[in-house]
Amino acid sequence: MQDDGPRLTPTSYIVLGLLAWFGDSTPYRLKQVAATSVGNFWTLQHAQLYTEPERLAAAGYVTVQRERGGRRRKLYAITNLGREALGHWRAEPAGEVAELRDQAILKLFFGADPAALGPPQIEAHDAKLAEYERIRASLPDDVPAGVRLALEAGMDHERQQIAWWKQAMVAGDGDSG
Amino acid sequence: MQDDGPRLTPTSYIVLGLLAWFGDSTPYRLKQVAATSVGNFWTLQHAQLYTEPERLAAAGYVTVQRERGGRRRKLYAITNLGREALGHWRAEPAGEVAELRDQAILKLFFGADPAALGPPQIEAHDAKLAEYERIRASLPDDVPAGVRLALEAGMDHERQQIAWWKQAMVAGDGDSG
DNA sequence: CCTATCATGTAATCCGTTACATGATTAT
DNA sequence: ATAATCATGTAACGGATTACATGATAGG
Repeated sequence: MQDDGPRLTPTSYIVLGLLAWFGDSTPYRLKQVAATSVGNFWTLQHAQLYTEPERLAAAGYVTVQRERGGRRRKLYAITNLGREALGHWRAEPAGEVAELRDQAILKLFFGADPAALGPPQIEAHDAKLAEYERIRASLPDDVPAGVRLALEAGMDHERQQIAWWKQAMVAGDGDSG
Repeated sequence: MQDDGPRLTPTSYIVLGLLAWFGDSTPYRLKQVAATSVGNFWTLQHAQLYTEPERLAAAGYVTVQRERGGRRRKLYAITNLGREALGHWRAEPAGEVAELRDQAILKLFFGADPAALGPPQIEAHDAKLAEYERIRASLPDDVPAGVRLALEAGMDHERQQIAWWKQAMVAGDGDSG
């Protein structure tokens, strides 16, 4: 029954989840696997992948082991406590729904011109969608179902954004109807 | 050409935007107008509406004036510099597209069961959509176009989320075809 | 009058970002 | 060998969240 320490954030669960999934890892490896997986819809600063495991270690959710020779780099491993925490988080319903927090919408809200804002938005969402499509095409068959689902959620979202911006651009000028 | 001071964040522009729109305000008033407008898709902590104007004042984007009598509360007003900054921000295209950063998707990604996660998500998104619909019904005719657009962006997003989760729930168990 | 809630603000903490710094590997 | 890049980490800073605190107003 040790000190809870600071609370677990989404960042914490990403680290725990990656450690559970890919096994013991150094921060650099975490960075690599994050970049090609969860990083597609939830990016982390590389420094976080060094500091967050340290926080988790202090609270007993992971263990550290430092190499003796050479680079003396740190290898992190998830503990039973960590697995438990991950399991609980995964099983609980997500609290509130995520907010949009889209700066482009914020700009619109405060009077930006949709005809000016739209094209770069559409282009960016298109690019993101294309990237998702590439990833999906290269996904091995045995990839966990949730990974594929998350990817498809992203694709669906991008498609919706593209459609919405296209519609918003034309709705702004004519207003016929 | 004075000191730039700290950089302007979305929070800064929300404060500037509200001051430009609703005129000189106390933090509490900002809190109120934020809650019923931009707060629907970008919430702020109430403390931010006390500290952020202070930061902006230090950099010359707003001015403060303290009441002489009674509560001695602070009244903030946007300056020309502030209006200029707001105008530039509004005119520039938004940088990167906003990330999903949806904890529910994160849970899916790490193996949560969509059949368990789905219903509360759908319920929450339904509630949010209903709220948006109520707001839109009560919107005065002369409301700025961007406000209505932002609201509709939110509604469209909620509808997409609802549809996606419904589909994700059934796709998980049968997998027929 | 007392209590609850509204209004107003400051302080402490924590996390995320940015910047700095340096030890290994690889390429030329 | 030297330069460039990869790998690894720490430190400083700033902004957001949380907690604290108190003065006004309204309701009982």
